[in-house]
Amino acid sequence: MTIRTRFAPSPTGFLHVGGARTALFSYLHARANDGSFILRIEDTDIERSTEASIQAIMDGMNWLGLEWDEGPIFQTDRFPRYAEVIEQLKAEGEAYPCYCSKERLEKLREGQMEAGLKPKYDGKCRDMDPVDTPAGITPVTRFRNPLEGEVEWNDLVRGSITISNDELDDLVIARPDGSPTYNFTVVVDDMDMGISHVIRGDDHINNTPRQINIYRALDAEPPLFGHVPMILGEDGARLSKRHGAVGVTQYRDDGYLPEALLNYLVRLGWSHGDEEIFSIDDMVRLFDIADVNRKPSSFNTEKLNWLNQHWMRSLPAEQVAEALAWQFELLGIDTSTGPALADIVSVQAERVKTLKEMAEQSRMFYEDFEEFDANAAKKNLRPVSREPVEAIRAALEAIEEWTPENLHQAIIDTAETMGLNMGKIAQPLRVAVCGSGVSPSIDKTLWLVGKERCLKRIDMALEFIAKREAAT
RNA sequence: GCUCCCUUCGUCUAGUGGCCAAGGACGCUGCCCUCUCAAGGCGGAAACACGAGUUCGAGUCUCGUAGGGAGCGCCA
Repeated sequence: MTIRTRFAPSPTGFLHVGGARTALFSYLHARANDGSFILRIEDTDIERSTEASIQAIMDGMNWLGLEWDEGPIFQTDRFPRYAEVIEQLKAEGEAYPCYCSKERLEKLREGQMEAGLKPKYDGKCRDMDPVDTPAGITPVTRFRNPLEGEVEWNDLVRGSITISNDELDDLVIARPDGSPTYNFTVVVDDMDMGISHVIRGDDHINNTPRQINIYRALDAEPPLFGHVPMILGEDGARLSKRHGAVGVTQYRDDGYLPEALLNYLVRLGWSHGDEEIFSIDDMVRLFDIADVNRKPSSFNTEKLNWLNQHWMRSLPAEQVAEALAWQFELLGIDTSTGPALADIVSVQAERVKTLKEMAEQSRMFYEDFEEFDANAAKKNLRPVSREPVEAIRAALEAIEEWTPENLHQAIIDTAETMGLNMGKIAQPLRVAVCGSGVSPSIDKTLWLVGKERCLKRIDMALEFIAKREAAT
């Protein structure tokens, strides 16, 4: 059997993490089984669908590297096909025109709710004699759902699910203008596209039996269904625009690597023993839809942060540097005159959680500063530090080969000569060169800042100390 | 209201009747290391929603209760 899966978003917003994970699972199931992954845009709701959303969704998938083999296929291009199938269903008596007004339906629903019943269409037009056809009303088309029996399927993630046909009613498959509705178009599309496995959010569980009945009416074999649970916000509440439902590209802008987000997302609801770290290749090799959980899970930024750091440290520095360049750009920092970005990555990756943070904390490698951080200066640029700083300045100036090794040696030697421990030299030096008390190891920092800038900043620090001495 | 689905540490999870006085990971936390911040090493606290039943034995099977979620559209 050829495995074919699809991701079928409706273009009414960006690609958020829930959708991204559904797409990922669908993608992995295809890749893990040598199948194809198809992107279909469900844009039959012309009112709400936008071009910008289509672009945003594809941007998100591209950033994550979720490549589709076919598509994007637009439902709006397939209206003639839907019309054809609707005609077929009508001709076979599997669908019928319904003239009921929305008002009548609304009343019906209210009455049923009040009586404690599940609201359902009552089938008024189901067996109407054509001679009774009311004039002047353009009807909708309803699917003739079986009255008896039940629908059962073996869900790929939930196991057997059974729903009785008397829970279902005759759903509308075409509006008065002939435009098709969701539960109908998915079936026609999945059938025509030869989709073998439908992997989607569990909010579709209740739609599945209706769709299976349509497949049967069409004499088509239904695909296999796998309903994956939803992702909740940090607080356990449903993701909504107010609760962290942001587009995945927001994570890119916030300094996350796609490898990290993907790794995080795949572990939300899926596991492989005790393993936590998965590259996309690992996922393709190990993923099995049967190992997906049934329970909804909450998004946890702390763990994403940890994974992001892991991937910043593990991926080739050159690769991470490309993503870092974007962050410097966002901050308006010109990196052309400073150290190579890959070197920044190798010294900073283990001390930050995101690339954004990395760029922010690396500003001093590229730009001079006007003043020292007040607290750091107060503590470290004191009169007592003047001599050590002067000494280290001289030692640094004498260095010809500006390498971390030589710098390290110079600091050790200076400390020893002055009978001080390393911290007494390194910390004032750090504040002098960085402007603040936090940086990578002092030798690497000096190395990256460069000799000229280091000496200039040390002079600035000595001036600062001198002023302080004069003031007392 | 009705139907369907879900329920192991704060969070993500392992667990498919005995290997579980429940393991891993993030986070939190103690100690060590240390030029700052980190990273790292070694420890620690922390969970089977509840109640019945089946069984020699239940986190694992069944039923019920509670709690949560979804659906019940001429939205997708």
